Amino acid sequence: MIQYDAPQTEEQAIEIQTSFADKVITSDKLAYIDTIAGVDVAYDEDSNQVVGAAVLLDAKTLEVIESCSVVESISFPYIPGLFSFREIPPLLSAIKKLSVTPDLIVCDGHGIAHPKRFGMASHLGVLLDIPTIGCGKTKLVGEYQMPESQKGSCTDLIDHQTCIGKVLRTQDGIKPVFVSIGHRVSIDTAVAWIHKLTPKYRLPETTRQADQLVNRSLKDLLC
DNA sequence: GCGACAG
DNA sequence: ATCTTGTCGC
Repeated sequence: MIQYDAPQTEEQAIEIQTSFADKVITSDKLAYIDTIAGVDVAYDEDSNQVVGAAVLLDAKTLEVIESCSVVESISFPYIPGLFSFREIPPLLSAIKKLSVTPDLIVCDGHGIAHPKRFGMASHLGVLLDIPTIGCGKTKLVGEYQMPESQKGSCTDLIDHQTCIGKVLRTQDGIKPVFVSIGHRVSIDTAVAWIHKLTPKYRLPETTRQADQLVNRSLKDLLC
């Protein structure tokens, strides 16, 4: 795994982004997918603590096989564009606690649909050298046309005349999600997996399970 | 100057 | 992210 000293300033974080952005692989470089991990973080600003969690799902049944969570101190402020530096420390800790290395990781945030083409999913993927997909709830950059209301409809997310992701309707008449390449996954494969992971709800099952876990853990932590 | 701005 | 109950609808 790639290591670096945690940035202490915005400038240092930007340097890391710039030097790592060209390591992102935007084509399929993945083996057979047996397990998919979902990750998320919850905050308690009062105690300056964060809960990071990783849930492992069976790729075929979407059942949860394993859950791990960690508690750490908040180490970086929230700055749009540098968001990954805030969440990556607890996410790495949680993923390392899993008994197996996931074949794919779905992130709650963007991959290359980012001003520097190095969002949270790409950052995590490059550090671990594991295939990742970014699936955000709102856009960070780019322009798009709203996709048709039927589930499965999608349009391009464009930035500087380049397609950086897809706006995908995961349920009929429900607000779409923003899918982008994280690392070692093509955009078509990314969209196909998000489609498989959303049989019933707007967000991928991975994200939903990870979200529930961090919120349960945070609640337990405060009691 | 003003609006936008992943979680 | 988080503050936050009930309520309308399938």
